[in-house]
Amino acid sequence: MNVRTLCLSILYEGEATGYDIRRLSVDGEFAYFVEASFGSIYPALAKLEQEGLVTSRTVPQPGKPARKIYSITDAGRAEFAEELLGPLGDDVYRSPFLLLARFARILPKELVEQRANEHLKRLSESRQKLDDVSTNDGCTAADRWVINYGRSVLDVAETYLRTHMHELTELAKADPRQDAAE
Amino acid sequence: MNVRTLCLSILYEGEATGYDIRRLSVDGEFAYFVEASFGSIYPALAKLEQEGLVTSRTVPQPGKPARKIYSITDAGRAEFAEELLGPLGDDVYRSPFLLLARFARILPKELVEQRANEHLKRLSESRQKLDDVSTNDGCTAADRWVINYGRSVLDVAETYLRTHMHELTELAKADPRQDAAE
DNA sequence: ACTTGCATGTAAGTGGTTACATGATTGG
DNA sequence: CCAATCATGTAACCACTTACATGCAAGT
Repeated sequence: MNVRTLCLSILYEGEATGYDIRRLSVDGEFAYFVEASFGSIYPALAKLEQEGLVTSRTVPQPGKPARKIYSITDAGRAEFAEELLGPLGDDVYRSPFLLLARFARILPKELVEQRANEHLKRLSESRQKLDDVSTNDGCTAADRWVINYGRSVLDVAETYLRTHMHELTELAKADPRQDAAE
Repeated sequence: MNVRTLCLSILYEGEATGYDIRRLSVDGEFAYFVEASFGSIYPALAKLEQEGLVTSRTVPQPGKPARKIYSITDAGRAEFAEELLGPLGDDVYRSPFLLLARFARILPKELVEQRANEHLKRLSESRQKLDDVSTNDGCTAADRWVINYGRSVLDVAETYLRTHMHELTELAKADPRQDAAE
């Protein structure tokens, strides 16, 4: 689940540039896997090309830097498939929001309420994004399976937060002017 | 959500050694935040002590290395609280299992089935762990709120996987002897 | 006899991010 | 007029992991 594997998994489905990969990892369905920056993607692609797992062709564009379009090779496909055959890592879930929730008692009520609402908004935005992606053309049956997994999870998270937000804000510090850093 | 903040958040609730912090981050309720190794925890604690955010006392034990028990200072509490006041990072969810699911079509049916069952097992183990933690003494109302959030999410994930596992394995490659790396 | 748990810490290595460098085009 | 999008890439930096070093006690 490193940037290298991310590149391979995206190229497995079709050609792409480094820029494309970045976009897909940030807001496409690949966001479930890794979110990567340019500073890691470009070197990873260069190394994959060196190893013969991908090839590239350069398409010049007037007024813009040339697009460097990468394609996966048979060796690349084999390498990726073999990675999937090996033992799987654990799922990772990390939530700054839940850390804040845990310490609600030391925070002003207003802040907890605001952060909970922000979190709610993010949840429904993610949910919306999955809906958008599922109507795409390039979306396979397996993609939809994965997307629906995400949808179920996002939906309960949203429901839980909506129905239990009040309990959380009740735990926060009553007086808003006395902040935690006092 | 780095190791530094992890240490502060645990010490906020009471004294602990580096060893304790590691244990809590791996299987305690703090697993929602970061999972850290010794190699990052010990240096982080040393630095926090240098900065006066925590203090330590050494309790010798016969036959074992002395326990170095850390306590948070007022400056440490203030620093942690201030961090919570700032803008929150996004939740992160990364799933090697979902990557595999997405590529079910290139994998042997047996493998997909096995991995799905492993994932199911992990989900119910995590669920069990949350149940155990919630019956602890040191568990506050906010802790229970966070744990119940986790429970709802884990429950739907498990339900989804159980009821839709068949659809996923149907997408896998029929012949088990032809593996993906062919 | 071996493994696990307790308990601390360091050193080398890795895998990433952030910031920088460059620059045209389009939309608000 | 400014920001965002497209598009590539490098260099410095950082956080964290893995492996190592040490060693006793209790359970299997």
